[in-house]
Amino acid sequence: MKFEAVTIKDIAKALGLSTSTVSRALRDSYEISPETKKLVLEYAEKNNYHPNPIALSLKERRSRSIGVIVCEIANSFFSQTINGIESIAYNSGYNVIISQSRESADREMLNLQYLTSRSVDGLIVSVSAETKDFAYFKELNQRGMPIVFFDRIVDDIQTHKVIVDNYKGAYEATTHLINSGYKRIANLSNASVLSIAKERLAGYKAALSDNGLPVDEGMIRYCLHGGMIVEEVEEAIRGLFEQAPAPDAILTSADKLTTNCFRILRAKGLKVPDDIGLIGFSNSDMTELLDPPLSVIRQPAFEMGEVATSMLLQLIESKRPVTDFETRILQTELIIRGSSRQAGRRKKEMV
Amino acid sequence: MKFEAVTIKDIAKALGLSTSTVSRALRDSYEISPETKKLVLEYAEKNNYHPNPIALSLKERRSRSIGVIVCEIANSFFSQTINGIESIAYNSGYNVIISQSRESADREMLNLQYLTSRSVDGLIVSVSAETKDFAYFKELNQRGMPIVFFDRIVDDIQTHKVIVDNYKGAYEATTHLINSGYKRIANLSNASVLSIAKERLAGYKAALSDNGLPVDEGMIRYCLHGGMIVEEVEEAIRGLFEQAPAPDAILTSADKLTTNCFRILRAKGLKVPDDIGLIGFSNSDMTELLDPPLSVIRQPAFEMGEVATSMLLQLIESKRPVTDFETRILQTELIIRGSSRQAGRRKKEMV
DNA sequence: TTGTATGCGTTATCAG
DNA sequence: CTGATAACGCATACAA
Repeated sequence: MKFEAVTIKDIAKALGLSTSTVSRALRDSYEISPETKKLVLEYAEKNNYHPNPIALSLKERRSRSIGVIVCEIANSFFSQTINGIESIAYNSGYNVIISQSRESADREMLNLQYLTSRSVDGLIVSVSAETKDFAYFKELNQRGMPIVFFDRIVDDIQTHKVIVDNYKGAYEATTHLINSGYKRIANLSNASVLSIAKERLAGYKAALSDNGLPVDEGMIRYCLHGGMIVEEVEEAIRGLFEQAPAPDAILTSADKLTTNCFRILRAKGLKVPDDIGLIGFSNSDMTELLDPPLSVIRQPAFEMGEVATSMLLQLIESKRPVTDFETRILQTELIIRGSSRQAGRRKKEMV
Repeated sequence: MKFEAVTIKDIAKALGLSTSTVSRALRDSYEISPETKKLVLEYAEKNNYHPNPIALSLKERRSRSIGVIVCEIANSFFSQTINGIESIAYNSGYNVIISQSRESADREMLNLQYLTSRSVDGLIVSVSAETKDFAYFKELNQRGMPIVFFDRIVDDIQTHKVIVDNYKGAYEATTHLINSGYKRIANLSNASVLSIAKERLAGYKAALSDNGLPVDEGMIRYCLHGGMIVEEVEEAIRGLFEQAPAPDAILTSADKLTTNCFRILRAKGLKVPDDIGLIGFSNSDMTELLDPPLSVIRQPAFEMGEVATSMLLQLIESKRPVTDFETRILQTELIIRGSSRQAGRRKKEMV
């Protein structure tokens, strides 16, 4: 016994009409008599008929659904973005198909092929850290598949993009650490190929230079999995502390990097911010409850999802090819928590 | 310019063959000559042909994809479950379509209709707190759609289910609070219609009774949105503290309930566990880092996802109708953090 | 106002 | 070994 839905054909047979008449009646076509319409509509209602979207997709070559590819949904930033995406899509009658790459290029490709062949009308993508070959994205884009990149964008693909001002976010956070009296600030960075990692790193370096502090490559560590694997963060931090002199503060450039770095510092018995400074990118709603409360750089994730979706729908629904692509840059928010007093004290101690 | 994929027809035309020959060559049929096969396969490879799953679904009435409905993916428990679901589905060549109900019955119904009409081969569902009418689920199930419920199950629908021993989880946690010296333990519960809420509430009450403590309905508050909305938790806690005597400990029966309760108690200046006891269901990976570290009841979310998916695939792939349905019950884990010493001290003080 | 025929991409069933 | 045809569910151009 397999699930069978009622089709137009069923209605037609039951009512002694042709499928086209039924089809038109259901679409409330002007060329159908009121009586027939009523008959069909009532029967359809009673047997709760729903048009088969698969058949519709096959016919219309569109599915009113959009595909989303992120590396990991169990990540505050991405799940908040997805909420933003869904809120817009839902209101526009689009369905959202979510898939995770888990930072694997293979898996990303598989999801990509699934989604495209599945006739999604467009894609919203934050690329995986492992992806080196963007040829398939490019081809897709050139062949007319609407794509919007967000967060981790691909520079040389011409399409709409949504990012935050990563440079500024990292710059401000680093500056705050410097103003709090820290002199040797390390950077835990994401995979160096990622656009966001580059931008954040640049902001970090600029802040050091602008404040007369040296940029020491030994103070910079890259975590290929963005901190998702605790061991890689441990390894990076160990490397940092093997340097002489050791860092007195750390800027973490990814969500999981921030929380896992915090976890490890705490396990080492280091108190933030008295023993060591720490600020990182994080969208977790629990950083304020940590022991001690953590200062973070927060991204407007929900809004990014909304903006990306609006852009995508615009691409999907525009008749003529779009040529003037836009990169929307939103602002991060630097949230300082409970560390100013201690940082002040620290500053005095150091004088 | 619209995205166009290469089809069997394209290949046939280009190679001067018929579509059926190409189709068979691609499926490596024995009745096609090696030369033709080679020709077709190479051409397909070069132009990176991929069969159109939409057309396949239409024909085969199956899609090799499964639908998942949860209330919220930005919830540790559910995102961990989804990871478990994907890990099994991925290995079996199934795709996963995730959708959120946001605790809205309307939205759940919409997603449900979308997924079923979209020819998902089966469903994995944790029902929304708002849903009162399960007729559509029942109908779907009776008409042969494989469904596995997990976490928030529907009792009177005959199908496979995956849950944890909620009764025992709540019982053990409550008992631990009692043994730590708390005498007036409140319960922040989820919407009372939910299976999990009922079971956890029963475990809580039983633990009180078994230890000679009275069950006071005034100490029980229901949050219809499971704590997702901070205000409802604030309201509930305010209500609790208006009682006389006020509670000296709280058992929270949902993920967001736990973290938001913690947040509010902290804002009120109440220290856990010295001023007030707190244990709750939570799968967040950050509870150990909270200020102070929080004791929690943890569910094997990933494993639940794996089990649910295995069960579903079994249903999907079994030829004959299944009649002996199974309810798999996994065990929760009570994680006690840093409170034993203080609880001990507290106990002594109270003597 | 209603019915017939066609095609979307694929495969199964016949024919050749 | 290969080709033509029908069917999956739907919408629509064309006939009547």
